[in-house]
Amino acid sequence: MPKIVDHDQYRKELLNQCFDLFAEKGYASVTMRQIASWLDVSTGTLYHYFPNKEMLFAQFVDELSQRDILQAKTEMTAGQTLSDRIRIVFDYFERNRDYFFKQTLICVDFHQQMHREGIEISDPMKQVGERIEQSVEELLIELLGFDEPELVSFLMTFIDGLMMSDMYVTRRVDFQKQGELIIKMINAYVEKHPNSIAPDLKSLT
Amino acid sequence: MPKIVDHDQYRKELLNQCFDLFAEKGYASVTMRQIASWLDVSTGTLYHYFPNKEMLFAQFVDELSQRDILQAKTEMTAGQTLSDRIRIVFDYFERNRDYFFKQTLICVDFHQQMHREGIEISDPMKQVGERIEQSVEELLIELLGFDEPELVSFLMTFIDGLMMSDMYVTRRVDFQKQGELIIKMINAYVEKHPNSIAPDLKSLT
Amino acid sequence: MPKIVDHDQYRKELLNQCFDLFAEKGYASVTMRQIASWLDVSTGTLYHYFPNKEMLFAQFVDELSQRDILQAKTEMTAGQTLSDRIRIVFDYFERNRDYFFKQTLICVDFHQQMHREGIEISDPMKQVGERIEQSVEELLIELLGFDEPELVSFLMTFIDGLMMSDMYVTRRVDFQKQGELIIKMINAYVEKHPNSIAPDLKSLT
Amino acid sequence: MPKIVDHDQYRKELLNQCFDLFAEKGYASVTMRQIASWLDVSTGTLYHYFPNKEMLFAQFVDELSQRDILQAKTEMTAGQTLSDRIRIVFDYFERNRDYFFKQTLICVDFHQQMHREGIEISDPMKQVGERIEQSVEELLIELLGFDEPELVSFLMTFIDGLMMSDMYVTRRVDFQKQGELIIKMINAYVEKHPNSIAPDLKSLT
DNA sequence: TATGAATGAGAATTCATTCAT
DNA sequence: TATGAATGAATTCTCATTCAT
Repeated sequence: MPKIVDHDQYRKELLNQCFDLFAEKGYASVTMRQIASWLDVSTGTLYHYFPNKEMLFAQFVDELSQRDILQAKTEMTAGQTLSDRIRIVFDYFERNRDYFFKQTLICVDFHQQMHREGIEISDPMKQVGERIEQSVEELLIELLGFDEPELVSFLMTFIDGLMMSDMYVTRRVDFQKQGELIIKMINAYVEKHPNSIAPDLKSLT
Repeated sequence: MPKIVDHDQYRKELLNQCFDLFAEKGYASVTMRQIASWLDVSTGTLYHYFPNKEMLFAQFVDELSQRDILQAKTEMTAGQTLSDRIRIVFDYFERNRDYFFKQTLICVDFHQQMHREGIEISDPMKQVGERIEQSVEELLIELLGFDEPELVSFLMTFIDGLMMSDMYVTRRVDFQKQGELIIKMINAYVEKHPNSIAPDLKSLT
Repeated sequence: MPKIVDHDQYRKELLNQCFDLFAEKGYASVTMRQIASWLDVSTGTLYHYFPNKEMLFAQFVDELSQRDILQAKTEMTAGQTLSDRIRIVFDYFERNRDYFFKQTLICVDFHQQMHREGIEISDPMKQVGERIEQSVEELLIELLGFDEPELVSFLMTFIDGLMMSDMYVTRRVDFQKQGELIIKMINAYVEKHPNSIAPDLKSLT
Repeated sequence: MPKIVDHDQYRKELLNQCFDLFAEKGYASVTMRQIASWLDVSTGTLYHYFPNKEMLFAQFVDELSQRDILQAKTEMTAGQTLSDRIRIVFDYFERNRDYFFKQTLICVDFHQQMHREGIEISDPMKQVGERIEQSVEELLIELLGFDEPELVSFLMTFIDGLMMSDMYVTRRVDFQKQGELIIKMINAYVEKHPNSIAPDLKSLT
């Protein structure tokens, strides 16, 4: 085992490897021993890098969200028209469909963990949660290039729905088709209601 | 404590009371003792009605889904126009927003439980999962009164997204407004693309 | 289920049916529920006839030993010569080989139960144990027709060994052959040491 | 508590200390807590060394049998004449009378554990059982110095009977006297039936 | 820094026993 | 007399965490 000089660097590497494990089993069902064995280290080492299981998970989610935002920013570049922009967003989620489904499971887990009764949510955890929410929204707005709250909310909600869709085994949502449908719907909507639309949005269509 | 006459009836009563507990803590984090104490019975009694924790949860989800379908069928009656019908659906979810959010958390938990590696999913559990998927879709089609797959998929996905929306603390999705927006979007879309629409849908607009 | 009028009669019938169950699982490993279900009665009924598990077992062993002695007395009749007599005894154990093996397992269990530390052996249980020991010895002496302690002890010990022999899967002791061997050995011994033999034994050879 | 260096070594040490506990209470009646406290370790430590109670017991019996064979081989040395050899064997069992009685109780327990219905006997357990049987027989043949099956079977069965004898409280078998009796019997038998005896046996008398 | 042995509180589950019907 | 629902202490086993090396 190569000695990692940079403590913090190694900590993050460990966290990054936890993704599939947490996604598949869920926080509460994974034991520290399983994590350690998955990472090919001893439990002692785990406790050397993380004070306890809860903080490990919190740091994991934190790290995860930071990476995600960064990744999304670099991979998605704004398109010219509204259609392009929506298409880019849907493409991105389609390409990383598996990843985002797992990420959703993790988020739900994190949410439950944070809200389980009788336990005071530690400030760091709360902040993690809020930071994620904020930055995802900001990113979407930036990508779409307009700030029409209703419409942004609509798209975000729909994307949340998409990320959940792989929970259903018998159904299979086609991200591409859904994207095209939504593009058509929004275009038709914008055409029909030109006055209820913000200027920045109108300029895109 | 009165002696219970109908074993199966009492079993279901117990299951029905578990909803909030499972929603708030999650399957893995709830202990059998907590469940027992929440239900005001002894752990022994719990094991008198359920062979183990896993089956208790499976039966709980099963019972839950059956009740949900039934409830939805009785509460939602089809409206005249498409707008009415969509409005009815969104109203229903808005009214039971809290309930459905919790239900979503439970479903995610169930999904993870069913897919945790190394464990063969018992047939009963699989069936429960599939039954839920099927009936929700059927119900929606029935309510909307048309079977345009893309559009049904769109609405289901969006509703899934809505049910997730309460996970975000800082945002607050307004179901009503989103419903009205979607109605307008669909109407605009149907008007603009009359030829790509199934007859049963067209007759509704 | 026919109502058994005679409480005590029914109690004994229940006990008699327990033989295989106790032999196979052992006292400590059998649960009251298993006993009840084996007997096709409810646990409640079990507790109607026996104050607790321990007493059920004690009564079972008691009943067992009484039946055994009775059975042995009726089935074995003294032969003419010593050879005949030994042959009769070995025949009897051979015929009921399976039964006596199980009975031995039960006796060992009973012994351990009685001697487990920290528990005062109840007088009834002690008496049961002693009664068995006494009567088996008396029976053997009666059957053999002589009271040469060393030789009786030798035969009893050997029979104990025979009863244990089915514990070994790979070996297979042939009771008949062993009987004939012992007959020859005793005869040779008696011939060679005529003076060290009690008169009643000598008269049999 | 010092950190244990040799995992396997310590495991065996733990097993060796279990003898009296298992002998006195029996497998099913001993709890893991009792074992742990008897060994002065925590239950957690117990489960660190053994996967479960059943395997602990299987490993215990395995270890026990290995030690026994080894011990017997070093303590018993073959004598000159047949009488000597038999005497040595009886002496050995007399000296360790207590030990072998307990060992017998354990073997019965093990047998019952292995044959309790509905449970597939794990291969390791089966092997343990067979190994014991084999090696005891081999040892005896080696010690006696002849391989006359009937006679070996006779002696083994008798020894089994001796080991059971301490189960009887009121009786008291004298190993020495029984040994002398058997020596005389065998000698008389060999003298009288010189032709039915294997050469290797004859050469010993 | 890394290990894994050790801990003991707590989890799931079992079981003798009681008791209302 | 017979039932089986109900109990809760006890059992097997797990797991986050600590700590000597």
